[in-house]
Parts: sequence; structure tokens; C-alpha cells
Amino acid sequence: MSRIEIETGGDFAARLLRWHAQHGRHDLPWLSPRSAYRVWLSEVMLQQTQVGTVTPYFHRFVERFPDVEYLAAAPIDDVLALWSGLGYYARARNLHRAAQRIVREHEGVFPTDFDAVCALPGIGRSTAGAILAQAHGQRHAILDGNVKRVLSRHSGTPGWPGETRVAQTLWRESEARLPETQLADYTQAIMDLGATVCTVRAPRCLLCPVSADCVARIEDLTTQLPGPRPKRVRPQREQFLLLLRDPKGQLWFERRPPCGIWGGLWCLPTLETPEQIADWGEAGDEPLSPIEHSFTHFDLRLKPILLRPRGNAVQERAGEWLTIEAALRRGLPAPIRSRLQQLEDDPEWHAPSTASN
DNA sequence: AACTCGTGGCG
DNA sequence: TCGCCAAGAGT
Repeated sequence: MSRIEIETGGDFAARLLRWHAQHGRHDLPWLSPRSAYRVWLSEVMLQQTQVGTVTPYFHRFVERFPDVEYLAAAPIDDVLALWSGLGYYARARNLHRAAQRIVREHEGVFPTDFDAVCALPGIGRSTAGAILAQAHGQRHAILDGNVKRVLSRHSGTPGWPGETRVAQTLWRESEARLPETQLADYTQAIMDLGATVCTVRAPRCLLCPVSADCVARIEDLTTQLPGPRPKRVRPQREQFLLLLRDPKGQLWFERRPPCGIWGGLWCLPTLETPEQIADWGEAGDEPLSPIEHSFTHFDLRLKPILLRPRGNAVQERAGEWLTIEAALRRGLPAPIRSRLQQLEDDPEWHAPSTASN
């Protein structure tokens, strides 16, 4: 054991485990009761998403789909409805597909073999390691955002972790730091440290159990590590959003194609150009304020158009007339849900004499 | 390898 | 306000 390990009271993993016992988060809902299914679901929901956001979704989801069999048997629409608002909807579609494969190929039991877990849709190397470590105590490294931050700082690894070469270095580091036992607690410990102490901004190094040999702290580099993502200009896009209203006050909804943005969700029809509007119907006068929505890689301005549909507007199109109330129970994109809720709460919307003529 | 895929919180 | 980014995976 090197001198620094003696001075800091044990190796990296031991210090982390000791810290976790006292200061870790022990109230995460997916860890009690603990099952591979619940850990799997939580890990997928937590991809690129923070604990506070996930928690209410997790509770609703496991209540409705208590195990793999329920999930596999459910219509994808029900799954997406409970995912609505969480984003990255491919996660929900992959989760559903994986559940069906687990029922078909693994007798409904979540696999315990690392390669079999990795082969499931929506589960990569890091998520597979996290699930098997958390659920079964298997010895696998993980490399999520927290671990990237902790280890790039602690080891002083420069560069953006999104770069393959940097990620490789951090994977090696992650594996080298693994303890021989207590993998479930260790995995939770390093994520908790990243989430509560080794934070993106203003890390609390005074509370950190591995600060003694942390290169970033010693060399005052915590604000520079991990290296930032390269900047890119965000394109601005504009589309028209059709509020096609029938005499009963229902709106026309269509399911979005499985690939692309908001894949598989229900949505109002969107158009790229105004020329196409006439194909659908006659636009009303009253302007609806645009919906500004920004994604990670582009900004979208949706310009809502209230329409009285032509007789054949919807002929040979797949979709449904829905009341706003019914639509709000479907899987909808967050900004669409928000606007529909607004309309539903607006008395003007329910007074067709003034709103539709 | 670079790009796609959501949303919300933070300073 | 606005840019940054979070328990990543698929292609």
C-alpha cells in the first residue's frame, strides 16, 4: 500500500464505501425493495435525467407495470403515456421491446449474464454494469456522467469524455478502482458522490472522502474538468401546428412515426410550409401564440393554426378525433401537453361562438 | 466518429 | 436571460 493510501485511510473504494455508509443516499425508491426489474427501469429512466425528475415517473410506472410480464403485455401506447414528459422516448420503446424479449427468451426473468444484458435494446455497457452490480452485486465498472466527472477530476484526465479516447481512459480508471466486494454499495457510492459532492459547479471538496489524492483539487482544476463538450450552433426550425377542430370541439391527433423526434407519441399534425394548410381546411383569424421549444440540438418554433376541417381533410389518414381531456391521457410531447392544458383551462376555448368563427 | 434523441434545473 | 448539461444508447 502506498504512503498516500495510508495517509488517506484506505484505498479509493474503501474511502468511498465508508463515506457512503454515512452520507450516501439510502432512500432511493428503486433500491427498496430491490429487484433487477426495478433497478433496470430506474437505470433507463435515469439515463441523461436527474433523480428528482425521475422519481414521480418511477412510482407511476412500477405501480402500473409491477414486473416484466406486465410491461411486456402492455400496449406501447400505455408505456409511452407513462413516459410522456420524460423525454428520449426511444428509451420507452426499447424498454418495452426488451421486456418482450425477456419474456420470450429468458422465461420472464431478467438475465444475469453481462453479455445477455448488453444485448437487450436500450442497455449499453454502463447501464448493464450498473444493473448487475446494483441488483446482484456483480463486479462491473460503470461510466455515467457522475463517474466521468469524479474520475476525470480525481485522475486529472483532460479532454471531453464524449471523445472515444478520453472515455477509454476513464473506463480503465473506473475498472481499476473497483473493490473486490460490496459492488452494489460501491456503485451507488460513486454515483452519490458525483451527484451530491463532486458536482458540476462548486464541488464540495471539503466533504469529499477522496480529495486527498484528487489531482483536480490539488492542482485547482475542478472548474476545468471534465473538459467541456465542443460548442455547436443550434439551428432554428419552424413548423406549423394544426389544431383541426370538428363541430364537437375535438381535435385531430396522429401518431408520430417511430423514428425521429417524439417518435411514437401522439401529436397534432405538423407542416413544414404554409402552402399545405389549405389541404386541411380553412384557417380562423384569431392568432395563437407560437410554442417555443428548445431541444439539445435545435430550437423549434411551432406556429399553431386553428382550422375548420375540409370535408375530406382527414380521409385516408391514420389518426383520431380526441377531446383535449382524452388527448391529455395519451403520450404527448411536453410542449404540446402544456399548450393543450392551457387551452383546456381557457374558457374561450369552450365557447365556440367566439373561438371558432 | 459524429450525429440523433427531450426535458428541466441551475447560476 | 441563456447556455450548459444531467444515472447514455443507437446508428
